[in-house]
Amino acid sequence: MSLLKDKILLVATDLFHTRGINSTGVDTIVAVAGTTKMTLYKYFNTKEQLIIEVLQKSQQDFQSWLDEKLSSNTKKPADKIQHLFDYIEEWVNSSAFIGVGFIKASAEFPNEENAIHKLSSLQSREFRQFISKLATDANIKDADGLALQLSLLFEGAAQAEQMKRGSGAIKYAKKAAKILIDGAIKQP
Amino acid sequence: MSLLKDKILLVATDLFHTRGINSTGVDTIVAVAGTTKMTLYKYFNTKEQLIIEVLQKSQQDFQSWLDEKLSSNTKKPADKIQHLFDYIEEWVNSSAFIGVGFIKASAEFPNEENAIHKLSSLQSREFRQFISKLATDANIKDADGLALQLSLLFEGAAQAEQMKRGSGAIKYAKKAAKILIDGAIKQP
DNA sequence: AACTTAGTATACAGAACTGTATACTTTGTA
DNA sequence: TACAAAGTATACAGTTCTGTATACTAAGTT
Repeated sequence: MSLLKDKILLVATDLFHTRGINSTGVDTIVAVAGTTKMTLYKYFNTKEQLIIEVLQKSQQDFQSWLDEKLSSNTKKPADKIQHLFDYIEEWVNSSAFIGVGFIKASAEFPNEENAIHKLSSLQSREFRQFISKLATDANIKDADGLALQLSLLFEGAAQAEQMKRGSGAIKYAKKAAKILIDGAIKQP
Repeated sequence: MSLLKDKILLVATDLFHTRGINSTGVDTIVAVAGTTKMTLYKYFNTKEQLIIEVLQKSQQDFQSWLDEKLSSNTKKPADKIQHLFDYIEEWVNSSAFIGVGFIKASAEFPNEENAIHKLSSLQSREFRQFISKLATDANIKDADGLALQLSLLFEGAAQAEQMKRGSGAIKYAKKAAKILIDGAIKQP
């Protein structure tokens, strides 16, 4: 993979989050990335394709980071869900945090037939399934139900923290998650 | 207030939600509303002003509907927070539900200096304060904390339901809300 | 030395978008 | 009947946006 392609992806990710996707033109992206439109369109057929790759890379990076944290710091599978929001908090509070791509993308592309909307929807579903697996490993009965609840807290907190940094949203989301997880574990 | 102004506001609200704000041109709005740009710009100085009035009206309508439900169906102030998510569920499941304006607007206008972003941020804060008052009336100690948690569930569920209707998000948000409220009430 | 690959520079076609200017029509009112 | 208010019809100025065409440069490879 070319250095310039990576640079374009990096710059586009940042601009999409700070200015919005539809409000960011390819001219701005290439200017900030220090290249030209010809090069951008060599790597990405359309702006839509660029948006899709930005979303995929963002989610992959987050998921990889989270997997690594969970597998290296928490050995027992049943304990992993207990620490999920610790790592989410760490991620949200890090200076690198700029928001959750699929949340914003689904707001900017609400049409369900749109390829970007479909991808956002898929990523949201996949993340929920990931949490559900953690819940299943912890012997939680209604794993899907708890996963849905935790994903609501996650998405809500990410949105709130990005709307106003230091709002304390993630701290209270973590507390709520603990209550919900403890409650789900005590079920027969 | 003119009938046409109302019609424009109604059409714009719908189009903004179904196609996105930035993706909806004023030409489309006037075409669907059955009028002309001259009339639109007679009532709204700029497109930004139209967006702002759409957001204000949407939030006002929701808040009025909710106030009415709470005051007519639940007499004791201490019980109101118990039924909050019943009405939110009713609202989300109604055919009129098309999403929460300030969530989408803050995603499309992420710049904190932007007037639309500022309004979205204010509306989110005001709704949280409204929940906090219900929590205070119910003699809950950390009313602000609970209000923040419930608002995360609300915003997460509204987002999820609008991403995919019938996802069950609101049903599980309601269950989670009940657990959090009951837990908060039992605090000394 | 000839060739390929990656990238630059620049201009531009074509569409879409916001906002305005101008002239006309309809309708209620003094 | 004269006038004012509300709205229509239409054209267009000016900008911005995506995507492409053309010609050039630089560097490594065979």
